[in-house]
Parts: sequence; C-alpha cells; structure tokens
Amino acid sequence: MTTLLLETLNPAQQLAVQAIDGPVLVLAGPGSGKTRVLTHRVAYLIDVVGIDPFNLLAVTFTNKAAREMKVRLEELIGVDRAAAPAIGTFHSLCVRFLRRDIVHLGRERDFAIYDADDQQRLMRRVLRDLKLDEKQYPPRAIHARISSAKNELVGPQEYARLNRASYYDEIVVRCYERYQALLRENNALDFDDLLFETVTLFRQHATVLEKYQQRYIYLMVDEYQDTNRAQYVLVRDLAARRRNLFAVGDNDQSIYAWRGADIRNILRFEEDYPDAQVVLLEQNYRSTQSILDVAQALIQSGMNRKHAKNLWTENAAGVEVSLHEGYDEHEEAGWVADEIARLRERDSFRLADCAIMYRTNAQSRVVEEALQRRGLPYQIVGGTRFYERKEIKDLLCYLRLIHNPYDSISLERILNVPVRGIGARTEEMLLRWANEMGVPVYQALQELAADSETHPFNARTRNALLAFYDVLSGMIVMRNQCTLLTLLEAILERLTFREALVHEYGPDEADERWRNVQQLANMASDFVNMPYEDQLPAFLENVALIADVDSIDQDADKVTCITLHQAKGLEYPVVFLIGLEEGLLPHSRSIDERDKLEEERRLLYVGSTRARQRLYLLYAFKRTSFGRTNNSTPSRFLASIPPDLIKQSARRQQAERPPHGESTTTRQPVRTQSTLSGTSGRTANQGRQRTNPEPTEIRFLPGQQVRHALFGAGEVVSSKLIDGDEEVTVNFATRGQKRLLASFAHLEKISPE
DNA sequence: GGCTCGATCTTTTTT
DNA sequence: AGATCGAGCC
Repeated sequence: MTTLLLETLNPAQQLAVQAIDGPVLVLAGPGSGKTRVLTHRVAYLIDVVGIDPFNLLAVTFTNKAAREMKVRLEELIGVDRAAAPAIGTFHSLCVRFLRRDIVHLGRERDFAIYDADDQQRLMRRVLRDLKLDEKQYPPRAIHARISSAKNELVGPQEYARLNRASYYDEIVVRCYERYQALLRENNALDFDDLLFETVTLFRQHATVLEKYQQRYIYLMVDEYQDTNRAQYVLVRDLAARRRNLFAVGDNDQSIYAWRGADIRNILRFEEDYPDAQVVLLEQNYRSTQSILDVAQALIQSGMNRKHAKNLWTENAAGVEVSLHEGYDEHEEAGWVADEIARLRERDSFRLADCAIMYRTNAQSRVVEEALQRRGLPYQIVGGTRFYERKEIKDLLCYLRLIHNPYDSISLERILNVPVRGIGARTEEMLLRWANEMGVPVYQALQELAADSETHPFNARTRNALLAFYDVLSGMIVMRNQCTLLTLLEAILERLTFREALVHEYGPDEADERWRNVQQLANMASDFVNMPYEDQLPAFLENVALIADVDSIDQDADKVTCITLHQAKGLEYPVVFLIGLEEGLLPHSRSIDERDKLEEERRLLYVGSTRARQRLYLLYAFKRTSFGRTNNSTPSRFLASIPPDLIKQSARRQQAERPPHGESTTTRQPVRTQSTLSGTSGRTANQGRQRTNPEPTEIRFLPGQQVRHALFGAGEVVSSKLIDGDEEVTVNFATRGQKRLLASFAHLEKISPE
C-alpha cells in the first residue's frame, strides 16, 4: 500500500506527503497536483502512519472540494475509514464546533445562520431602530465595515477604540452593537460570526480549545493564501499544541484580499513556524506549454512576488493561445459561442469541456443570450442563485421559523406572504407591541392568540395575524413527527402556495416558479434517512452554507459560465476569458491602488491557468454598461504577453458593422502586443485617457496636500518611481493610507505646494 | 392597502 | 438597459 500510494507521485509531491511531523508549507503552483497531495497525505497518515481518521482535520475552500476529497479518499482507503476525518470549509467546520459548544458562550445550539439577504434586512432594522437615514448611512456600506471588522476579529468595543477619529465610525459602532444585539435576540449568527464566535469560544474557554487540540492531531489547510485574520487565528490556535500544520497555497493565486484575506498569512508562515519544511510544487500537469507560457508571462510581470515559482510542464506545446477582438460585447459573446460550436463539431470537444469566464456577473447576461440563440446548453454559476429566488427564500423562511421561532427577520419577511392582509402598518404595530412587552415577535403572537386584552389591533387585523400564527404553530407541532418533505408539503398545502403563485405572477410565470418549489422539495427528500428531528436543521444548515460552485453540474453536457473568482480551483479543457479591458479587468475600482491592481493581475493568472488545452483571450472594441456605450481599451495585462505567444485571430468581415451614421473609419487597427506594449499613452478612446505622459520625475513630495475624487483630501507620505509610473502613498483623512499610481489616480494638488 | 409611474441606482469579486 | 424604490393615486 505504501508504494502504491506514493508511486503515482513525483518526488516533490512524495516529499510533501511524507512530511508528517511539524509545520509544513506547500507552495503549489496551478495544476501541480495539490489536491492529489492533500488527499494522498490523508490516506498516507491513515494507512501507513496508522493515525486514527478521527484525529484528522482538513479545511478546503469550497464544499465541492471537500466532497471531491472525500470521494478520492474513498477510492484510496475505502468507504468506511474515509468517512471519519473532518473535512469541510472553515464555515461548515465552525458550525460543527459551535453546534456542539456554543452553549459555553451562553447561546443556544439551534441558532439560525443569516445569509447576505438576511444580513441586509437586519441592517435595515438596525438603522430604523437607531433612526438613521438610509441615504446618509447606506446599509450595505455600514454592514461592509462590520463584516470586515469581524473578519479581523474586531468587536464593537475594540472597533470604537481603534476608530475614534470620525463621526461616521461612531455611527458604525452604534450600528455594530445593535446589529449584534439583534442577532442574539433572533438566536442567529451571520456568516462572519461563524468564524468570529468560534475564535471567541476558543479564546474564552481553554478547555474547549484543548479538547479540539487533543482530538485533531494533524491539520491540513488548503488555499492558505486566502485565509483572513479570523481563519488564521483559528488555525493557529488549533495547531498550537501539536504544531502539525500542513498548509497548502499559492501566493500567486491570492484573489480575496477584498474580503479580508491577508496574503501575509502565507508569506509569514516561515516566521510563524521557523522549523517549517517548505515544499515547492512546480511541475504543472494541467496545461499545454503554450498556455503555461502565457500564464507565466502574465504573472511574472507582476510586482513584489515572494516565493516566485518556476512552473514547467512535460506536456506538448499544443494549440497557440488566441486573442480576439469583438466589435462589442454581443459580438464577443457570439464569437465565443460560434467557436464552441466549431470545437464541438470539428475537434470533438464536449460542451462540458468549455468554460466562459468573466470578471463581473453582469457580463453573463450577454453570454447567456448568445448561447441561447445558438441552442447551446449552458449553466451559469452564481448570478441569481436558486436559494435567493423569492419563492424559495419565502419557503425557507417558513422552515427556518418552524425550526427557530425567535428568528424575527424571517418572520417579518413572510408575515404577509402569501398576501393575507397584513400591511406595513400592522407589521410596525406588531413589532412595537412585541418590543414594549420585551418579547420576541413570535411570543407576541402567542399572547395575541391567548386572547390578551391589551393588544392594539382591531378585530380584522387580529384575525389576519392569527391566521398566520395558526399556520406556524401548527407546523411547529408537526416539526419532529414527520419527514422534512412531509413538513414542506404541509406548508405548501396550508398556504395554498401554488394558487398564490398563480395569483401573484399569472399562470406562466407561476409554472416556472412552481418548478423551483418542486426542486426544493426534491432536495428536501435527500434527508429522509435521518431521524425526524435532525432533518430540518441539517437541511437548513446545508442551504445556508452551500456555495454556487458547489452545485456545478459536471455530468450534464453544458457550457459553464462562471466568474473568475469562482473558477479558482477548477479546470476545463477549453477556457474563454472575456472582457479583458481596462475598467473591467483590471476593474475600475481596482485601478488606482497598486495592491488591488496586482490582485486583478493574479485574477487573470488564475483564469488562464484553468485551461488544459485551449485558451482564448477576448476583449470588445466597445461595450455598453449602465446603459452607456463607450469605446474600450484592451487590458494593460495583455501587454505582458510576448506577441509570439499568441495568435491574433483575423477579424472576420462582419455583415453587422456598426449601424449607419456611425463611421467605421475611427476604428482602431487590431492592437497587437507591439502596439500594446509598455505603458505609453494610447489614444484608443476619448473616454479614459492618461492625464500625463510617462512621468520621469517625482511630482509629489512628502507633506504635499492632495485631493482625490473618491478618497477626498489627504497628505502625501512618500512617492517613488516604479515601472515608468509614479507610486504615491497618501494618508487620507477619512480613508486611511493608500498607495496610488499617479497616472490613474488624478491627484489634485492643494496648497501648500 | 395595493397599484402605477418616474426617479435613481446599478456592477466588482463571495464563504 | 433593467431593476428597485419611493411618492402619489385609487
């Protein structure tokens, strides 16, 4: 078995698998078989070293990755033993810990998990409670602050301590406090709490932490470069006793800084664990040489690469990477769809072999249209998620409420769904009444049902409320006496849900939505083998933690449309990267900060290394966004690719040139890399132009007061020339310190000079 | 209490 | 361009 396990691995992989004791850092380039290494290491620990599977913990980035790991493990060591190791995402593992031990924090184990939509609603409730204007204090923005604070393990008090400066921050603190209080009242945790509370649990209850430290002798963490502070501390604490931490990652694929991921976690590994063994996986098994060359060119033009890897492959050169300019986003998508059809007919690729990747979800719409028009089956990952469809979310709220009646956010959502004559005023009255009595809304309804004398409602309103309460309380009685499916069917029947759909949407749309409901019922039936009382909580947890990528259908022969972020960790024989334009990739929001810009570059790197055999790069000559059409500039990153590595596809002579009136003479010649090269100013469009030619000298000196369109006023801390541009570090009064590229940031000098 | 119309915003990226 | 939200109307 030993030999069998190891002989399919290359020397570096073997080294990683056999590095058992102490901290190990595996720097694994794309396609270098890191999933193989992880899986084989678990198998090796169990089979060869003789570790009890019960003592292993592996953290993956997605549930899908966890599933795949379990499947592969079963193949290696058999079903029985493969079931035992704890394998899952940070969030699902934390839920597991918290269900068991959150009582130590004085909370209940059947807490609800709030998703983005719930968080939004809760935030609005907070603003209403605090009488704050949503215009002045956008719920999203406030919540974003709270969320990143939690990811940094900063609670309300500490946030207040760290941010004394502005009034805005004071508001954030008040909202943060109220937000947490409401979560507690509703017996709910949001996504960020799952991590935060687990860390808190471990910090405050040494015995609990010790229990897990004892149990999990070997820890493995995938995608270590994308861990945030909370995750980092969690891992550090869990590993503190045994120090058997096996971290796998690739700093070149770090693309989640915007949600708190800190690339320094991986860069610091050797400082955190000076005795760490470091293994480099540089052989790529996935891509052709041509694809790898392009990917390497892209990433090597980046700045500040630590742990630079040199990927190589024994794979054949394969087909050249191709670059194509579409006239607009429609032609771009059309070209892709046509090419997919050709690949299927001429080169016998399947549709499932092809993936179309883009920076923003909004781009998927046009792609969808193009595929639809040609009758090519496709699946769009993300976008409007199944669980976020209204009819589904409504039903889920019923289920959540049945499980946890204190969840007032869910209650408010469905109080008048389907319409039963409970309007905003009644709702507000009910909430105020409950508030006055100091009880959860559900309990207020109980009071009302018990014929309380003091309620403020008239007879008609009271009846409407009682109708709602009857449904709910009836279901709560049923909760543990039947299967989840039966429960769901009972809800549908009690609510005459289908009829309500017809009433609200008309017969056609109702049909479509009813099919979604049936699909939900289908999913509910997956849980029939559990004890009755476990089915509902298990289902709800599953729903809350499932990610879009987790539900990619690999069996169907469909084209996959997916964002670059979600594509991390996946691979496809054929990959199309579309919208490679300034403002889109790099995204306009990331354009004037060095670190953000570098992350965009890595995003492109991640995208191109998903491809096994064919890689297509596309951009459009002009693009409509926000209802406005603008000429576009090819992404600066394309300039990093030496021209002999790409085949510029000949532009076809289309019949559909721009409609009359608009002359084609302004059209740019095809911009190959020779014309794309360097940072020299191009005048491809009238829209975004660089304000100054190549800077050759420092224009901003420390102490200079400047103004930025977005960040406001600030003071220059330092400035240096890098790569033909001036990088200015500015300390903004309200936004803190930022590094900006002078040529893009449009910094305005304000006195004193 | 629900409807229609116009104004306003939207698009980063997500567990 | 499309969705969402608020104001004013029935």
